[in-house]
Amino acid sequence: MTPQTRRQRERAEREQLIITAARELAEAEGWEAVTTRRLAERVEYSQPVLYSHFAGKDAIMAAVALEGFTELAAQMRAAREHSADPLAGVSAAYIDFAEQRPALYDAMFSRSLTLPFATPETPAAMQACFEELLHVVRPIAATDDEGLLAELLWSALHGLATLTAGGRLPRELHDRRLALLLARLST
Amino acid sequence: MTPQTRRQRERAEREQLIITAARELAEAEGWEAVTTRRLAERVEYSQPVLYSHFAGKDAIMAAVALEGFTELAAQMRAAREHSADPLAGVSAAYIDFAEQRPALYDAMFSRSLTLPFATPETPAAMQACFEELLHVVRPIAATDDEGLLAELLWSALHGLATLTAGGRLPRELHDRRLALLLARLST
DNA sequence: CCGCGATTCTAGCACCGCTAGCGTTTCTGT
DNA sequence: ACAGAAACGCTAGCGGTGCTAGAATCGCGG
Repeated sequence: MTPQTRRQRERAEREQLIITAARELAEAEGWEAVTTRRLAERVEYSQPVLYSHFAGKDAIMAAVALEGFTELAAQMRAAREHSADPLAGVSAAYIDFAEQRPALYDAMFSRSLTLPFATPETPAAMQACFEELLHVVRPIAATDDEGLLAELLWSALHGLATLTAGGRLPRELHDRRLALLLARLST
Repeated sequence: MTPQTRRQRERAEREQLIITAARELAEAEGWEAVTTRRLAERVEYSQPVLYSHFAGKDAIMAAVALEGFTELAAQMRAAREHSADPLAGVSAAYIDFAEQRPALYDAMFSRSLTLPFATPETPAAMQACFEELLHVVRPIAATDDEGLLAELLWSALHGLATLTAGGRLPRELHDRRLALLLARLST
């Protein structure tokens, strides 16, 4: 173990420390409370070290968002494999994720529009999320394009999640809305 | 015409001037470019004048958003009255609005979460938007709850609009996605 | 053990939303 | 017509933001 490899490892650990701290801070107090100063204080380094790991605050949020996609993909996959009705299970898993980790969901879809979507260099975790939707939509696609239907389901789920999170839709009827969506979508 | 009424009128005009300037600036360069300094410079007053009209920047954005709801309601209503297929017409009008005025749509639904939704004191323009959805969804409601179905349509449209605006969905297939949504929803 | 390169910190830039306090202008009552 | 009062808009400044230049420190290789 040469000193260089040790330093590289420590660097990677510190980078993960920054990501985790940003995420915890955002989940606890929202993204507007995540400032570079508070973040630096939390990881017990000075501000400029953040910039030796990330190009800026946006890049930190993108890194947090990427973690979010990994977890979302895992939860969707688990739901698909353990549900009698995979479509309903995966949809509910998506909604639950958005509801239980609003700041994380926010980073993934509202903040930091720098992550590339629907291109070859789209990170694997993001592709995995979409593949779960594709899987689950296949049985109801009939003659329609699967990809299009998956995008549609995604849009509807995203709309439900964001409008509810923003207080635009009363939370009480959340389950009934989701049930109605699935009923209509699977004609 | 007493001096007071003249001053009141001038005040109202200046308030509208601020709202319009904020809107134009946001539509031209995005909300992150709308700072109180730039806004003050644009209306040719000093910063503190803004605060004699609005409680803060959020309140200015809320005022812009309210204008947006008025226009959206008008466009949806026009589409409903002049379309052979009101459901498709209103949906397309909604999507077009979001696409052609992204900053305005942003203010209405993503920024400024201070506007009250789904409560008695919800501004008339916002209620009018929802009523248009209600109207148009009625023929396809069957035994389902109309309100719920309207909320669902709204969610799907909102999801499509925001994911497309954020570069998450390729714009080319926009029309086909919308057509698929309406086909599935109206069974 | 020393010198050099990598690394980290201090200090500061330009900007943000917002506000205290003063000077000016405008209205009001005599 | 004029003095006092009140409304008004300005300058200047506060504490905060993301980000960076340059100094200082640390740790490695010879």
